[in-house]
Amino acid sequence: MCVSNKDKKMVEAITSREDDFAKWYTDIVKKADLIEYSSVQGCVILKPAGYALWENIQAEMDKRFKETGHENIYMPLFIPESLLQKEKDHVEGFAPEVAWVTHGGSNKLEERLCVRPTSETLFCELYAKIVNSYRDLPKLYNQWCSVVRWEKTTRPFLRSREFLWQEGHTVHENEEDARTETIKMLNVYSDFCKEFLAIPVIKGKKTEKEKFAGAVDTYTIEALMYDGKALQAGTSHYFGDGFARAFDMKFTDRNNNLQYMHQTSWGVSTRIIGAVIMVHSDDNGLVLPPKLAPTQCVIIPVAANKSDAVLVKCTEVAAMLKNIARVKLDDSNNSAGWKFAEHEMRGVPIRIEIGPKDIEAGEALVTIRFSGEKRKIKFEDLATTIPTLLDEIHDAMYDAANKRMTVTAAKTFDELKENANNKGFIKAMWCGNLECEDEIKAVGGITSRCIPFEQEEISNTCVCCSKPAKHMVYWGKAY
RNA sequence: CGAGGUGUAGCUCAGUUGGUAGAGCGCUGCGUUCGGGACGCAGAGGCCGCAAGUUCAAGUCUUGUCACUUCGACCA
Repeated sequence: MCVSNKDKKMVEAITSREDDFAKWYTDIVKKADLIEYSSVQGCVILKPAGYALWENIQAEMDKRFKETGHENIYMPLFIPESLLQKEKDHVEGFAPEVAWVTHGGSNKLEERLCVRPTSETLFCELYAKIVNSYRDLPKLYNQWCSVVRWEKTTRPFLRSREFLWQEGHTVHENEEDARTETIKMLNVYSDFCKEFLAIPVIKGKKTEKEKFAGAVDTYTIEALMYDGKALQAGTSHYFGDGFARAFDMKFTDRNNNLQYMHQTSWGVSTRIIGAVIMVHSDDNGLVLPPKLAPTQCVIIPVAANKSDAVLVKCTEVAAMLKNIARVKLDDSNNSAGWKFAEHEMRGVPIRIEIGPKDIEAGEALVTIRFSGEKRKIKFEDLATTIPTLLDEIHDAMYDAANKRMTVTAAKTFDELKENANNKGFIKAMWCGNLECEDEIKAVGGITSRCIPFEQEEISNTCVCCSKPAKHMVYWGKAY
């Protein structure tokens, strides 16, 4: 077919989500103006639209951390090699992806410095120094920072060599307190996903194979992306006293005995922005959950050239909504149609159109990004309707994501294989042996996502080896 | 780190048998437009990834190198 320039769309549409999910994802990331690639592989520039998402996530999570008694601190970027070496599992886990500083200016360093891939070791060193007595415990510290992991293949938000995150590190008097903290923070994460990002998650424990290097237990929240693949959205670890023994973190307990501290760590990264995109967005671009959206309502003047009243009314409405929602008036010189498409691409939850006809009728045309639904709302009702509408959108987005989160039960290995390429989680019984986990990965291409807190007994034998089952596990393809 | 692919304007790309650089979008200016990605006119913009080589002549051929990218293995 011959297409003349006149027939061509002015701006290329993004790749369809169904045609090529990976390309759709990068299209969204670029065209919603979230990032720019930099000249270093795997390091992206977070542009205002992208960084604003992180700022909102950070503000809300930080509030929740403070409410649960945590304090922020900041650790150095560099870790001496000798310090990193102290905990064996930890070094082995991170060694392949550590970036090293070997020179200061033109002088070679006596000891090379690692650019932090995570800060456990620094926190351990600190806690060993500052905690002497049970009276000093617990210490509930968190830091917001970036870390570096030299990944081989990279994707914006999902896997980059430098990424922003928060890492909480706490020390406690005993195992019970530390375990309570571990689960408490996992719940902070899952509540945050549900209440702020409108993302449903599965809470559970990682298997030995999948757990964090140096942890006794790793807990996770797993979210399901639109393409049916799982993404770990946050983790919380119970360390026991393993690091404490390696770093000599002792304190005097209530009975005047020296004890090792019990420790936790937990983290969420900018990766969660990738989850927001892959859970909610569509072929018209980004769809942002209202609480996260930097702009919640965009006001678009229509046919402003025909009547001066249009801009006047738009300004008036913007002023009226200013303290109710994050509102933006787009009075740029672009056509109305261009603006509609642009703000849809950027994921703004609510669009308010105001033109001469609307002014005459005394109402604005309100369009919901998530559903495409249009409503006429009287100007005087906007202030009361918009907040309710934002809440409605949040709930509808959560419900829609929740409906997509399918879980298929597999009783036999054949059932597991048949479902391996389908969307969603597969739940199946497992004996607890690594061999079976490896076998399932090798044959089905799926990995264990977690051992959910909410257990069911699908059958009493392992789906792989038919020996007695220990747990019900959620399996799936993962990012 | 293994296998493919691609490097030309800000972006997406075209560039024939080697002959000295093009289009659309975007950008700047002026004017007309504006209820689903408007249009006219005028303009600015290039170390053809980088380095060697072949040739009278290289965006084009050869070799090397670097970067990006897709799929695997590894990972928040």
